[in-house]
Amino acid sequence: MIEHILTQKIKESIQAIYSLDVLPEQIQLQKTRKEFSGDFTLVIFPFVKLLKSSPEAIGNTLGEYLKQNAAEVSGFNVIKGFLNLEISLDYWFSFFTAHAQNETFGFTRSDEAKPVVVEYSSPNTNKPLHLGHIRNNLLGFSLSRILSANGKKVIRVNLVNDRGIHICKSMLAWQKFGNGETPQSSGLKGDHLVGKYYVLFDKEYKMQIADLESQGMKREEAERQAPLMQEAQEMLRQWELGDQATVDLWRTMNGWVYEGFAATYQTLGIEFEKTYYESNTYLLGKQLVEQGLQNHVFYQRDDKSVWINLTEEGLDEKLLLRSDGTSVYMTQDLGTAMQRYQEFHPEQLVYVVGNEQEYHFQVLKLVIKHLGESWWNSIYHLSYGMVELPHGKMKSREGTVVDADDLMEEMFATAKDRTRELGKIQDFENEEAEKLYRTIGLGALKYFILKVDPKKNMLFNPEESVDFNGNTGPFIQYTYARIRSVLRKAGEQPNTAANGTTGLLPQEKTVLKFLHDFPQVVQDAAHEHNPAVVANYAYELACEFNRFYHDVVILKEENPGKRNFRLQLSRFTGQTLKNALWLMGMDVPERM
RNA sequence: GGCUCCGUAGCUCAGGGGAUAGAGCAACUGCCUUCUAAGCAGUCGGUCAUUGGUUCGAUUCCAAUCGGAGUCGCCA
Repeated sequence: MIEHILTQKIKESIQAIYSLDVLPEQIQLQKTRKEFSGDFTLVIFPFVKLLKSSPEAIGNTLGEYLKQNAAEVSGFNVIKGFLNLEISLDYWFSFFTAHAQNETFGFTRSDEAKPVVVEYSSPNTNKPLHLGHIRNNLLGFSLSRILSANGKKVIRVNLVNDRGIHICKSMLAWQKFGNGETPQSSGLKGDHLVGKYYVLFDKEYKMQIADLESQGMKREEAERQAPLMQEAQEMLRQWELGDQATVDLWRTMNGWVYEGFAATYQTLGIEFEKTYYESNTYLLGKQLVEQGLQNHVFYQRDDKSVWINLTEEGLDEKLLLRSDGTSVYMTQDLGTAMQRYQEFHPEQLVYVVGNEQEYHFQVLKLVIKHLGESWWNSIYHLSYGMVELPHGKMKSREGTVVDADDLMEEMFATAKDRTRELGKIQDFENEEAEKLYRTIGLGALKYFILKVDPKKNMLFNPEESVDFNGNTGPFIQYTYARIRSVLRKAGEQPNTAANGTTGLLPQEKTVLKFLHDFPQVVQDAAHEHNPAVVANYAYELACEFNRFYHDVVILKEENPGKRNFRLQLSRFTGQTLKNALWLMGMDVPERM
């Protein structure tokens, strides 16, 4: 990595010229801004006091010394307090030769013993997936790929929330109003069918509440007393008792939902190594709570509920077990975390979960810490913001959600319309064309969501967000398709990077420098757990390539060495774009 | 009220101690008989919420204030 080499050489130079030892952190090296000439820039200001000289003098002295003594530095200029260093063509060419043919450029492999577990998606089985889940799924999937590109062994897991009162609501509504409707009889996707009854439950329930209120009952009381709620709670009790009919109904309806989810995941291109079901795990954790009680890490109140006191850590007292002895969310998560730790002994346990649960994960980590587990800090909550609609939040009960399946279909339809308008693929077979619409439609959706910093809330405008020009997925895919087109027209290329060129055009050099950055970008994305880092990089690389493509001839270049170099540079860029998009779970088309 | 996150162009978002703060969209103007115009080039658009502080240097770090979101003992 040239930055490290330069930092080291600058350090040595200052030592040699001024007999001063500087820390690597004091050496502020950055990419030279576009409007100046040079490749990397050293900020001189921090040394002015130390070296008791003017910024210009230091810059010139240091620059001259580096030019003489560092093989990588071929030139320099000083502007105000900035020393702009020019890196030798030899360095750029050797980088090019070393990596231009590498199909896994930017990715590192290692045989690390400890895996990383990434939990994401984690849906409820009472309604279909929506836009919020899409952000979760895309982040989790992309992060998994980013981590694996950094040599981690990643285990992607899903924890399905398949039990509880909300599941019983759909079941009850189906039982009462469903007339035996099935996905087959209705033609509805299983998750949508179940979701329909969840909404129906809520509608009927609200009517019952209104009735009771009109009879003079208080709101809260009415919510508890409404017959539907009473029945749902009874159903939950029956489920926990293992009542055959209830469990059978639960199995049937969940089965419908799983079929629906499987279809959605497949369309979205999402996968897991392992799926856990809360119905199997919800009792885990009680034992841990018991253990904590015995060790006096937790305490019990008079009503038998179990608590932990986290006031010393600046948090509150937190409930770990209800007074009736049943487990809460925290109890269960404690259990599943322990289970996962024992199963995989991971170096990190990543949870891709919305930011409304930040407090929950803070507490979870501390509880595990208090239990004396050394791995408490390997829990990492990738917290992401909500997806908002122009008119506010999504509410599944109020029907203001953007359904995942519908959204993807719309993306495919838009991709189809746009592609047809442009009329470039009239020779495509039907199947080929459909595949392209999916690639582009999903590309647009995935890029749109992943380019935003996960921690920020984002706005999704169904009318405007579906763009295919500018800073979008299809723009990057288009750049790739252009590259493939040139390479096809060039025919089979000799696989030598030897190029015989003696210089680099500015456009060529800019592209090459961007390519050089990619491995660092992959590392940064993993370090920050942030796919947006990759998205922004891919966009910039595509921009730079398009400028090169526009300004510089490739196929018609007469000098065979230059022509070959440009072809190789294009191929290299294409491969890097493909790799970057892969990290985001996006495909690339050969033509579009 | 306590805690956490956010506030950058009309809109959606990058940047994150260093040089004149960047993209896309929207509006307007050029460029296809030449490698894909889903492109390229340009015009227009900014008190980086406000006020203090730290620093040679702050949009960036710290504090306060104002706005927005989330969350805070028996929902998951």
